[in-house]
Amino acid sequence: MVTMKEIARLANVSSATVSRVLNNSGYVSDEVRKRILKIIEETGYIPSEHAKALRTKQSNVIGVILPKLSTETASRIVSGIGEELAKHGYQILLTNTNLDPKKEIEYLKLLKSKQVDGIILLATNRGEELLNEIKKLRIPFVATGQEMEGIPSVINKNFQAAKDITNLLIEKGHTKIGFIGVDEADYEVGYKRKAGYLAALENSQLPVVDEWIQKGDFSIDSGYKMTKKIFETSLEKPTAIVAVTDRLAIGAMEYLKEQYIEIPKEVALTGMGASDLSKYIVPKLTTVDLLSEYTGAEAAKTLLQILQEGITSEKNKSTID
Amino acid sequence: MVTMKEIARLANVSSATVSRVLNNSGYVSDEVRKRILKIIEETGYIPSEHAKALRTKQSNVIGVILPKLSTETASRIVSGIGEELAKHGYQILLTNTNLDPKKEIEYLKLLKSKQVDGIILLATNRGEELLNEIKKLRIPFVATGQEMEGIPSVINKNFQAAKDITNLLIEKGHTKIGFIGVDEADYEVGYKRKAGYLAALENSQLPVVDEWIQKGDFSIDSGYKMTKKIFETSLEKPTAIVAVTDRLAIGAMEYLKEQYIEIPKEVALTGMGASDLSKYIVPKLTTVDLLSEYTGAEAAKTLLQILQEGITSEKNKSTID
DNA sequence: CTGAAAGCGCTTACAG
DNA sequence: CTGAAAGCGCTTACAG
Repeated sequence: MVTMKEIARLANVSSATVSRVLNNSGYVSDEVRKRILKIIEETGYIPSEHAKALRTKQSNVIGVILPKLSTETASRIVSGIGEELAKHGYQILLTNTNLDPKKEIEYLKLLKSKQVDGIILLATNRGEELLNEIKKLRIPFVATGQEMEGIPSVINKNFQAAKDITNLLIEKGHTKIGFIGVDEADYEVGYKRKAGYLAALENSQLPVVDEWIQKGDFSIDSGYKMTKKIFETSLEKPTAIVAVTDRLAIGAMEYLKEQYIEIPKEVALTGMGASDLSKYIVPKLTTVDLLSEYTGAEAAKTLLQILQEGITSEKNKSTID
Repeated sequence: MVTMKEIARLANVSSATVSRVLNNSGYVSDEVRKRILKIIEETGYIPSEHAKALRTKQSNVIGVILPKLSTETASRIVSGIGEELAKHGYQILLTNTNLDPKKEIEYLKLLKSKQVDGIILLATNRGEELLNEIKKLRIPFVATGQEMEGIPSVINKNFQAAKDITNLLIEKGHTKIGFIGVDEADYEVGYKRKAGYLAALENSQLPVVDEWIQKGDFSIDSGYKMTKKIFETSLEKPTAIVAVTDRLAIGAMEYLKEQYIEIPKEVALTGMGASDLSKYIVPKLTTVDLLSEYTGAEAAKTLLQILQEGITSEKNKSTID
């Protein structure tokens, strides 16, 4: 591999000078600059980022930890992160836990060892251990998906979105509204969205019926099963169902169709996430756009700002010293 | 930041010894090993990958270049790549061109400078310039999405899949079959799938009617428009449409529904890709599973093998020397 | 079993 | 305007 030293030799200068033209730092005479540039061009020399990072402590890489890539929400968030970061010359080092919480911590350490400049975690839980590890790491950090104590987090308005969509059903005259949620360990999706649903019911003094409230995982299939459970076990049936994700809602839709229950005439149905699926399915699914790309971009912006401040305060510090 | 030197000092050994316990290489007495491990634990020391990579020329990072993340195919391929690589201790450095071909070359260089151990390109074209750059790079390389000359490529059976699905329509008695493709610069999706469609027609001695053959981009909207074009401009209408992607087919479906043309009774419709969309849309879309995760995993495996062979041949070389 | 030393490929004060 | 030299944090022959 051709190195800076080699370029220097060919150009009859020191590597310091080569470094200067590469980074546009310090003075280099035009003649020398041109000579060096020409040789770089000819040799196809590409500087080593590892050597650079080792010296400068900056890698221009941001680590991203996510629970699963093959969901629309995740890929849209990552897409939003990537686009924003690319604008500022950063790349993504991607790690995927495939929903294994142990891997979150493992990847945290891995990313640290790769000396990423910062980490964005697409969190699904807010475990104590995870929190401690993050704090121990001392790396610029942003969480998204979950609000994490003492850690910059960018999250959706989950409470409000769930409340809004439930209110929408109430405005349409529904008084018997069921709910399909997920585990409340997922604070944002499990707890906050349920809280939004409950708040809407309470505001309108509607009854909360336990049999109408079920908990699935994130799969379409569990949407189906939970809906089945609601309709098979409850004496009085709800006339509307709030599902906390589009996938759950689509599962619910499957069940209702199978039972020849007309949507939305007999039972209305809402999802959350504004997935492509929701737009092209028939009947169209009522849903809230959670703006995942936007969330991703916001997370990236937040991190970039932290990075920026870090540099500034470093500078200040060294000035004060 | 705590460094190896610091650990060595605290443990009263040299950094060589610390390195040995970290890498399980060479002999270290049990007592010393334990002492060092304890100090590493206490200090939360994490070795610097940059320094390591600088010495060993190995980063355990694979660069991935893709045209767009927010399509189901892309995210499934990346997911497949990631899973396979993670098994072998590699991570993904992700770059997204957002369909800008200039960025493909830019990112190629970027990834080289980051000293990734290999690159997987999700190609959308087979441009001369791109090919040259790849060859100049001298990095283990695998292309997917397109068959690239002289470069290891893993691709779907696009010709066969398109032929099969067209034959399916023919078997059902259709003789007037339209086609919605994409630009043939995309050799695999644009050219090969069209070739498969044409081959099926030819085998059954069915007519190729130019007005029934349209070219869109990858958007749902263009599926709509091209279908509209086919039905508005042709005198005789086709009774079936082969679309080269599910999204195009869904666009076609939109148009047909709008015109109250019954699917599949009046006009049959097929897509390709077996997207989630295709399963939950009504009527269900006939489609071929192109097994994107599998393709991604295959690409990763191919690259890992090249890496493996590289190491082996290096070894052989040094043995021969 | 362990250490001293060289070197990976850069950057950056310092000196001139 | 340019170079010599130190140093970033590791690994690895070599010597003992």
